[in-house]
Amino acid sequence: MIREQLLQPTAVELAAFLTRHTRTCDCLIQVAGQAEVTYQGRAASTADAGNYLLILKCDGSLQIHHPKGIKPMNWQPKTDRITATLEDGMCVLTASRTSPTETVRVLMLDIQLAQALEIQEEVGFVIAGTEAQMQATLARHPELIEPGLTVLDRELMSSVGDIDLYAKDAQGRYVVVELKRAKATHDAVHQLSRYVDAVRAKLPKRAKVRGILAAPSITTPAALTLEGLKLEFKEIHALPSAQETAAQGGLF
Amino acid sequence: MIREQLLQPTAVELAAFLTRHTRTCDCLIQVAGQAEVTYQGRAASTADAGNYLLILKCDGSLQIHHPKGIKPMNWQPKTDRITATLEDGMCVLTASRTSPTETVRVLMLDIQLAQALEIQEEVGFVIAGTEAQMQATLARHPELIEPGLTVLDRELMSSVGDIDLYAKDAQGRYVVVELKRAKATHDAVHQLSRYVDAVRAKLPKRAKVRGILAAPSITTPAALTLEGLKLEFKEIHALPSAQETAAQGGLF
DNA sequence: TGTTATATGTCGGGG
DNA sequence: CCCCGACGTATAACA
Repeated sequence: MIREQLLQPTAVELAAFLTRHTRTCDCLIQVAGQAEVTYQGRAASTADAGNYLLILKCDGSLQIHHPKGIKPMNWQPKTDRITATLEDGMCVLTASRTSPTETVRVLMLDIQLAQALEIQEEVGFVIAGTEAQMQATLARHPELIEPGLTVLDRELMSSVGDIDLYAKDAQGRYVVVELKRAKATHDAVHQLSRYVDAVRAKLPKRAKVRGILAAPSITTPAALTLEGLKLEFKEIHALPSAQETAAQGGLF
Repeated sequence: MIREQLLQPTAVELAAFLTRHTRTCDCLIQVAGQAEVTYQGRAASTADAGNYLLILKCDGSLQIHHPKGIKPMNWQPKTDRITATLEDGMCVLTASRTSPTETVRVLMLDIQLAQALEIQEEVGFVIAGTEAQMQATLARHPELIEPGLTVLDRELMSSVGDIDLYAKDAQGRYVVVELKRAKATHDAVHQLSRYVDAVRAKLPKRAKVRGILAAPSITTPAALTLEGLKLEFKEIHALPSAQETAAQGGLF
């Protein structure tokens, strides 16, 4: 699994290593050591010389990690062109892409480690509790939102965006449902509000349109705004707990 | 910089290595090899046995990378508790946190490499082109938005959210400015719209209130909605290009 | 701690 | 390619 490992490579060795592997592009490459990083594109940044960990994946994505946090200090998603060159006797890695136009430049000052790992195969990964699954479940079992509800459409395109669920209630009123897999905020309320407005505008004037925000919970300010707009909230969880599943007769 | 490195460690060696380093917590730890990963928390996921790269940072954050993309396949930001244990003769890494309650569990099947790197010091990092900087620049030079504009407030709190810039134009009309560092979408238009409404509601009825969306560009549908709402768009870039800076007399 | 807003967000889907 | 919205978004600021 370790294809190649260099300890304290010289600039020339490192450049050769990087060029070789970025060409074949069949390994995950890592470089650790002192470097200086600049970025120019959607924004512009510079990082002082320090110890960083670089990761260069097969798909051409680059990330440079500092000691804290999930997010890399600098990065570049799926780069068009990655080149390793020698400048003034030092190895420089440049990762550029167009659309948007941006470049990350890494000046390798004192590299301790460079390695190529065989991490290629994509492997099965499944996730439960996404909004898409919530939507599928509710489309099959709209009674979880409210008895008597009939789903007319999913992902209905309106002029202002896609409506998660479009339905009719027991009394024939149209219902716009906005789903959130996590706690609903102000944002979700306004999203729902503008969908409801769009639907009302399209329907005959006397048609009644309800708006329901379905989420596991809602922030207090958002709940107040929701109330003010005469919209409704319905508690729905993305991941049913064991007891909920039992109570619902195993609908999920 | 390489504090310690193990090649093809046994489960016992690996568990000891992880326990030792997670306790001292002064290194960035990497583990590469075949593993199985499950997550349970805000959602639930499982990843089949495959080759992955684990990174465990000093701050207790964990990320597990697959061969593609910037984002890790699984992760855990700033974990409360990380433990390495032996289960049925295999090393298992568990990273849990509360708030939200979630756990990542890594079953180490066939580990090729474990290493501890000294990447500790935080180092200088500066970035240009953030929205905050945009706001500061425009607050000092409101004429970049429009001649005769006077800024009354920054980050003004309204009932529906914070208004980026609140100003008065040459004719004494109030102006609500919404900033976006990147292309403005529908969302920004509606945000601006509801800010303008909130301001209008607070002012005497005959007071004129304008709304300006300041961004480097805007999507076509958003521009149409904006026009329909009688709101305005002003092209403002987060990162002034060299020529723009010259044209503006070096205001930035 | 809860809520809000930003991000070089990233990523995937649909027209 | 543009547009849109979800994401286990992460992360910092602020009440």
